Amino acid sequence: MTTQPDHITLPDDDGDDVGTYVPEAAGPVTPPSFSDFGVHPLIVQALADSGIHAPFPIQAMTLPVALGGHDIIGQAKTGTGKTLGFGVPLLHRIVSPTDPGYDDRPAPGKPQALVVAPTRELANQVMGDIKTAASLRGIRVTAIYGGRAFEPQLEALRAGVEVVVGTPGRLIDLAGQGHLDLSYVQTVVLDEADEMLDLGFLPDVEKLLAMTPASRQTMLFSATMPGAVVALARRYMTQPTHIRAINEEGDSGHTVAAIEQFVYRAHAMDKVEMLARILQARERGLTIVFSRTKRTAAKVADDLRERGFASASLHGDLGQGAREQALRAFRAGKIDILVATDVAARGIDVENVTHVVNYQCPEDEKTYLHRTGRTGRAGNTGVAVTFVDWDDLPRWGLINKALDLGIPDPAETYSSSPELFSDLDIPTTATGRLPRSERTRAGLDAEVLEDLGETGKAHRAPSRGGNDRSRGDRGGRDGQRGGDRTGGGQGSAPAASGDRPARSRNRRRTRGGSPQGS
DNA sequence: AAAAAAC
Repeated sequence: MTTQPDHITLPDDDGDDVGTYVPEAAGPVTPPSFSDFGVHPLIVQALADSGIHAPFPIQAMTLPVALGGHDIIGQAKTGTGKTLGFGVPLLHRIVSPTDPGYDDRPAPGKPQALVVAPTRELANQVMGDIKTAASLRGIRVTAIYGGRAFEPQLEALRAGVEVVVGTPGRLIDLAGQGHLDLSYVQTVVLDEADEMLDLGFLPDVEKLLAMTPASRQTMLFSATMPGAVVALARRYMTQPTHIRAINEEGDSGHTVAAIEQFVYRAHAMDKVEMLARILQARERGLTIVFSRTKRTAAKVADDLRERGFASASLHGDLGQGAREQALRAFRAGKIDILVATDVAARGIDVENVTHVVNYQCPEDEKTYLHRTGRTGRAGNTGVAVTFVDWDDLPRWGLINKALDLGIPDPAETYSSSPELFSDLDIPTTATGRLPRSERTRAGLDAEVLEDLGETGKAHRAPSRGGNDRSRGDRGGRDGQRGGDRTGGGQGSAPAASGDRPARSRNRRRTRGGSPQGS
């Protein structure tokens, strides 16, 4: 495997970042297995049983620090294994009481690790991932979140659990009622930490943290970690080590290179038709369509069903049962289109999501990264298409600038002046029709790109830095489980994308050569 | 301004 961490930022005695640690200069940082970090054999075995053999960069970088009991602010791009980055250490610390940092209070059945997530579905997913790694050691993992009956959750707590994963409201509720004892918690994780420390969540998160021992280990993880959040986070942490798993040089550090990104200038009334055409892509697997409002999500799902697509919506106006049913059907491939609000923007990991469509432009660059990051995970490639309508122009301008996508100002791309498109590798003509030789790209069928008229100009973000070596030959859930994709796309691994003809792109990777999949 | 998150 060619993936390797590029640098780790180490703290000085005050916990401040002091510089960059370059792995090549100090020997290998990515050993061949979890065992090399001293991870408990039964955890290693459970991981191996699910096809996970070698740690991803964020995991390799995090493990030694986390097992030492230190606080961590961990940042790695979408789909690169953050969940096990905290899941493995928190489990190891539960089963290995002699490790440094363990406070040696035997409290079987009392929660010793608490993971907090911003949505119920994510809490559920993370619970499952940790449970898999914990299975052979009999560590009990449970999810605590709202929208569901109290009784089963209370029953699980009564029976005894060592790891609790949940959303803030229900956790506080049950803790306040004395059903959830957080006084033995030794590890607290804020997943999607920048979101959890945002205004809407911060008061609840503070309450939860206050219920845990001050001596706890605190770990924050997210793909996006603004400096202001890091500064704020230090108030709740003890000399945190800031760990960033960044792609190799040449990468702008923002978007995932494996996600091919397109932007369409779209008139609101044309969006459904444009979407329908994109959904006819020949090599499309599962697709998530994002909207900014619950109403639009429901409406678009309806429109698509009317047109014969197997779609369902996922948003906060649905009952929890319906939400989970929609996600379950999507995971199982019973429907291949999920139309969601930003409830599904963060963390949700579904195999074989080949396309993400921003039916409504995301609010900011963080949301753009998280939404588009539902595809292109774990070494696979993906396609992200964003519709930008008149109202979105300023919004998109900010995203484009913040992420350095290199896409011309949307106000300019709206112009039909051909010079403005000369640098783009998708040629546009007066009619917006593409020449025959250029019709298939981004996994979109030729028909999809035809006849889109003024709104049909696709503007592809140039690849950053032309270095794709960091795309690991791995696949599967949380980036590491083996398994096949459906829907073809057996192509060769993309080479440096900056100098490749466009038509050779967009092939999903083959699955061979995985260091973890055999 | 929207969405999320407890009852």
